[in-house]
Amino acid sequence: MDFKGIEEKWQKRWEEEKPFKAIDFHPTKPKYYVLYEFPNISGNIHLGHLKGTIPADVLARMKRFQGYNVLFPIGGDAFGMPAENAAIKKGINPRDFVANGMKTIMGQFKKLGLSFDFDRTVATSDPEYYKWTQWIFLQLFNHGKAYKQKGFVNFCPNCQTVLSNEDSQGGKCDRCGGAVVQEERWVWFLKMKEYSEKLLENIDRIQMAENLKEAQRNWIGRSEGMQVAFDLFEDNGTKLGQIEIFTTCIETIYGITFLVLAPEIDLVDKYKDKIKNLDEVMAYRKQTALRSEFDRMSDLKEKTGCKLDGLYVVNPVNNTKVPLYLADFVLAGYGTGCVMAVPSHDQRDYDFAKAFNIPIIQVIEGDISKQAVEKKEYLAKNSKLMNSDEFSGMPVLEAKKKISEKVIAMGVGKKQVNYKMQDWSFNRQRYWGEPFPVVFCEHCGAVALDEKDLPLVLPETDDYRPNVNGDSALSKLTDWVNCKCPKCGGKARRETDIMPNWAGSSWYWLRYMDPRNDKALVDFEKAKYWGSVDCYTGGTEHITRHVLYAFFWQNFLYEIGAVPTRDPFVRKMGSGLILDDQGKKMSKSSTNGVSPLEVIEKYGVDVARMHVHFLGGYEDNTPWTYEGITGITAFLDKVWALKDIVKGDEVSKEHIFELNRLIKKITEDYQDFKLNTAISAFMIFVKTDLSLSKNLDNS
RNA sequence: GCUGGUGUGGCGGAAUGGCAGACGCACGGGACUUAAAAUCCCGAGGUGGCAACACCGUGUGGGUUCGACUCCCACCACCAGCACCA
Repeated sequence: MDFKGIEEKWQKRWEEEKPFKAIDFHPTKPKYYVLYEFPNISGNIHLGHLKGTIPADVLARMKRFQGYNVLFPIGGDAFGMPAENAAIKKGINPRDFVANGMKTIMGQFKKLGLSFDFDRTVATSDPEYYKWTQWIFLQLFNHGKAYKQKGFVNFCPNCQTVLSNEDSQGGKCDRCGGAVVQEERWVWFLKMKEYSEKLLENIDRIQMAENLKEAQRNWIGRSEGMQVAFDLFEDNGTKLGQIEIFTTCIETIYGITFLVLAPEIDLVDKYKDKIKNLDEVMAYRKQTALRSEFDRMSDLKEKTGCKLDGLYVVNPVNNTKVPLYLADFVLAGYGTGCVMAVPSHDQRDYDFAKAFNIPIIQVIEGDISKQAVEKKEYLAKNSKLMNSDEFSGMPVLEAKKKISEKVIAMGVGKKQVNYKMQDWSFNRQRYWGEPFPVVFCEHCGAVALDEKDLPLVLPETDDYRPNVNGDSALSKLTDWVNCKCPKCGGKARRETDIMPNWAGSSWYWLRYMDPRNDKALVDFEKAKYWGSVDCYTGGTEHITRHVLYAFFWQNFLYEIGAVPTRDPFVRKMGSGLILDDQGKKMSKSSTNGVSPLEVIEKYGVDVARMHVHFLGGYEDNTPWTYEGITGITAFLDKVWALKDIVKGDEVSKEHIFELNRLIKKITEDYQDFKLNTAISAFMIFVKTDLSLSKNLDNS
């Protein structure tokens, strides 16, 4: 079979006739929106794209046959490290790098026979696109959802940039894999935490694999408990104020023997003159700030800390004096940054109490001689309380409720929900990204640019390296940095950091609905017509972060009336990986790294497309192998041969029956992304069809 | 440690309460060929048997059911995500 001739013929026709063009406001056909996660513009396509794009393409093609007006767009995630690294290492202008990269990748996607509507292509680094990324930031700023604050943040010394929690999971830089340290810097934050409940609702509504949903819920980390205020005293008995703690185990409140505060807590600064061992305290603070998150994690069992001499609090339920400690196992960013320590029923507190010789009071039955009896155990057994005044002898489930009521009635506690997720740290000290549309004026402070001044174009330079002090390359361009305040006309400086790579990808599905609009990020009526993405496909690598950011921005845009829907996606499919012969993710550095282009060259694109998906299900990781590819080739040869065997007037009832059986099967399988069983159904059909045709010949 | 998932021939994998192993690869036998490749036909989970057939068989152990890869309980292994979150 002359697959090259066939591919050329059809790809040329698709180029000329544009049969995959999506029509805005189609008068008769219902809409269907299929989205493939746009590729990062770096080099060539890889097998992951072959695995990821094909089922989306198959679905888009089927929906067109079923009479839908299908939007199946593509673009490029073009800001970020690959272009910037090429600029720094090879002196290539990032604009040229991206322009070439877009051309290459789109050309290769065409070779894959993908039925994208290439007329709607966008790249996040085009000013016509990032004008609207900046516009969204402007809205966030003007609605009080963006703020700049000095704080301890994740910093990668290697990449010279601040990282969000999402980008530094496990204490490692998501970009370079190096250790991340805590550094105090000015950081832009987006108020994502505020959206926790809404994001949880988005997660409930979307159709997505359970493990992915669970990963997102864990990331948000909702936790119900109580916030309790403790009166704070100096050693001589003078009341100084209050300290609030957050706990999910109010039932253990009679077992408190100390309080632990995060080392960064501002209380230390406030009562400096009351703390007797200030030198020791400050030294401990310094020590923990220097330790990277990775170090903190590597010695989980080793508890370090430092007593705050000169201060104490009083337990409101039994009026006992409770000492205060600083320890780095308490995180400043979660809850109130202070915890009540009950060593008898929390293993961390237990370890800390042993290390610092603090007494342990047991308040729930069980054996605490070797380790704490934790909540999982005592709740399961509904053990009885002890040493807890009027609650002693009460089963813990009941006591939890009664003690909550008491604390609330005393006016020292309230119910509280906390989230692990923090606000999104939103600036990077790099060059190749969206400039912030904000200036800092000597009189007016942070001032947003006017909408009409967008886009704020990223200035040209040939020096892409960060500044020596860790500021971005933009900070070196003084002509650009120094400007006038749009409010008062006085002297002002531009923000020299850029937005993270995630910015451009947090709203791009909206732009495809109306990619050339220069009046709005998307026309409201068009957004209404295309609605939510019906099926969104792509890798699982960054899925937790990407989808949560997407939910956040779409919620915000919905609330300010910019888009008509709260949910960006109806359904999200996460593609599995193609593994190499070691069972590891296949990458360019793998010894046997295979390019889809060489498979296409040798076997033809249809064989390549089918083979990858005959290997296994869409969401499964599948090891790559050339073994079995001959079966697909042989099958397609048989299909090709059918054109000379089966003629129109030779179709029997049996043929029709088999055909309908096939259509039913593949319609279901395509919806479910089960291309392996769909291909198998085709094979069975062709085999049956051939033998039916032979019977016709014989009769 | 926590959460979610997975576990089926030599291999990739089908089957979600009803004949386990569809489909494909690799393998064995045959046809065509001087020969090979390609193609076509046949075979094939394991054990025993010339054979009909019998027994065993979906990570391990138990249970529910007329019937379990499938549902329930416990355990083991692997994969992924999170991880001192109070």
